[in-house]
Amino acid sequence: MQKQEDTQFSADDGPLLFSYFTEIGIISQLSSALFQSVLPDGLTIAQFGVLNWFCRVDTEATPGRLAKAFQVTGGAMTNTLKRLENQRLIKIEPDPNSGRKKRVTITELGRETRDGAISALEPLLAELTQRFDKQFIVKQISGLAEVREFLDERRYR
Amino acid sequence: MQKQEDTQFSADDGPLLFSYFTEIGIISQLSSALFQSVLPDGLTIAQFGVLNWFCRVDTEATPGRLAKAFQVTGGAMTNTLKRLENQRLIKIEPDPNSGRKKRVTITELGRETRDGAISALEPLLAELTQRFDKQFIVKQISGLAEVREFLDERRYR
DNA sequence: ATTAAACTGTTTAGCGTTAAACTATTCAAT
DNA sequence: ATTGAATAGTTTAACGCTAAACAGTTTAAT
Repeated sequence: MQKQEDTQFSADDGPLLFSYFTEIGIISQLSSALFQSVLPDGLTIAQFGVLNWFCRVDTEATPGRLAKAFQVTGGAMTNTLKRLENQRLIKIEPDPNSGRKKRVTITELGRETRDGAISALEPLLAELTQRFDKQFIVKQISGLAEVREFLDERRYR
Repeated sequence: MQKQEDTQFSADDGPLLFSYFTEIGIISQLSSALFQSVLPDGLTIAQFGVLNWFCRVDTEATPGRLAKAFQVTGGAMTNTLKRLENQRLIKIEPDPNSGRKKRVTITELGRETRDGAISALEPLLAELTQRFDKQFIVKQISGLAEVREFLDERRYR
């Protein structure tokens, strides 16, 4: 009876949900700042993410595919790719098979930069791994994924 | 023995932690977009947060206190307050007791705008409350808080 | 073959954020 | 009383992101 009440909607649940998303927002910000502070100069998290993708998922991609993979708009990806290209970390060429698509690949320098970034991140990752139990993280991720999926579906409706 | 191994550091935990923070980042972004889409035109989440603070925590504050409360830099808060002031939702006056401090208060229009925003958010909050068990959220928050506290302490060191 | 619709990617304007440089004021120690 | 350090707030440059408008290319339907 008490349990039932506790899990039902009340006008006071707004603050609880606010706390939840506030906590999420703060962690997002703090973790970004922390990772950023460790990454090599000039390489942002967004940029590192793309480089890392090329080393973990596929060796080539279109801007659109990357935008989808990172859940960002095309414009955001155009911006990130341009910065990576300026640093010669990726190469952007027209797709020979389609006049509107483009073909993005990582350069050798990009690969080296990514590896360097991974090394730079290692101590921090080790520290986090030591502080937080693996099961704890796994458990949290599954809960987070549930929320993310809901938000994703709710997105356009 | 297996349990022990599972909870110890391995070189493959980097990706797990990446997943964790990626999930956090995506939720932060999706939830912001969702709340933003529901809020009255011209009122951003950052701005609503400040208005709501005045209705839930205290009726007056300095920019610095607000910056601390929201874990943002002074510059960010200056920016948000300026936009709120332009819309006549808050009032910024010099502090009579100190030449460097300022006194920020919410206006009547600000209060009305906040109430309107709360109403506008209500259906969405109800939807979330219905979809996710209260205990689930509470549990997640406590886990998130743990991570947030670590990141907060780790911040400058 | 034409034409309309869908797609791929870019640009622009606007918001939030940080870090760092800069004013101005207050406090504390001498 | 002076002087030096800490505090409060602002400004600027740079980054990421979105949404919306835009241009070009491809596809499909007539």
